[in-house]
Amino acid sequence: MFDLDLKSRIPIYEQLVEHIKEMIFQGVIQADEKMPSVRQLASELTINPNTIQKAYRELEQLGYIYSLPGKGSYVKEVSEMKTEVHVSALKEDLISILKELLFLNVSKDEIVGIIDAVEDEIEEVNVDENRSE
Amino acid sequence: MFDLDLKSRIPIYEQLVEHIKEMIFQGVIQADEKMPSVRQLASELTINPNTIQKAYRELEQLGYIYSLPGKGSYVKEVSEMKTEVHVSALKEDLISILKELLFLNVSKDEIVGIIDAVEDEIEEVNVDENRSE
DNA sequence: CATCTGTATTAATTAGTATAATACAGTTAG
DNA sequence: CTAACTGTATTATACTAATTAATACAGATG
Repeated sequence: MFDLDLKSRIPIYEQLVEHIKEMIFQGVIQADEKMPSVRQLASELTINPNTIQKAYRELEQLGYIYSLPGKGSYVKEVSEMKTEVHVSALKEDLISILKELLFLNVSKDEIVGIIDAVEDEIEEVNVDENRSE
Repeated sequence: MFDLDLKSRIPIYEQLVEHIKEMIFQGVIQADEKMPSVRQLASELTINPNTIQKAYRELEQLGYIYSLPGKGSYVKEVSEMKTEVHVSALKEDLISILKELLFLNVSKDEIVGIIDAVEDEIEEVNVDENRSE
């Protein structure tokens, strides 16, 4: 489920944060769903619980999950997420990637094609969700 | 010229790499133009020459510049850059950012608008270049 | 009550970053 | 030719961040 690179220059807890964010965006984990416990995920991935906790703490600070001591950690509703900060930071990242792609002669049409593909992928997931309900 | 954050979690040499890449993409530094020498830039930024050298070495490995021992470091021609690897890596980054933006309910239209804006910005730089020739 | 949950703390290890001080060889202008 | 510039390499040191390890405490739950 998780493919972590222990030798990467990117810290494990950051890889976890990115991976879990992806799962939320993809709908793999849904709002108010209970996430694996710190110790459980730690033993699954044979990683120290402190590292998992650090990732969860960051996800909570970022506003993607919330934790109830004694109970567990849960995914937040999109409507409850503070999106403004994320969105503006993401736009900055987007712009610098676009600059580089256009500099390397990737056409606008091709980029728009990628947007369409990603949009379609998300659509499909939503359709699957509706089917299973 | 360079606005470095010495306290950032991102290493100085990585900030330098990103900054110089940006300057190349923007046309601020052009193909075959001589870059500031390792020692000169180090004293300008009051940073250790080794750190500058590390940034230059990475830029060279990435294929953005080339160095001639005894002469200096120069920006490569776009046509000489190995673009394939960069482009596919950039597309991966682009996709994960798009997933997040769409998840946070940013519309496709708005994203396309950003592409247009970046494209226009690059156009303007090119016009300026033609004027000054 | 036993066992799960999140959370916190302290210590030790390791790896990466940055500085410092040199050194060597190629280039070039005076 | 020489002085002053270039890139490049090496070694040692200091510092910081990441990770593991070993505990501990308090809330939730069957």
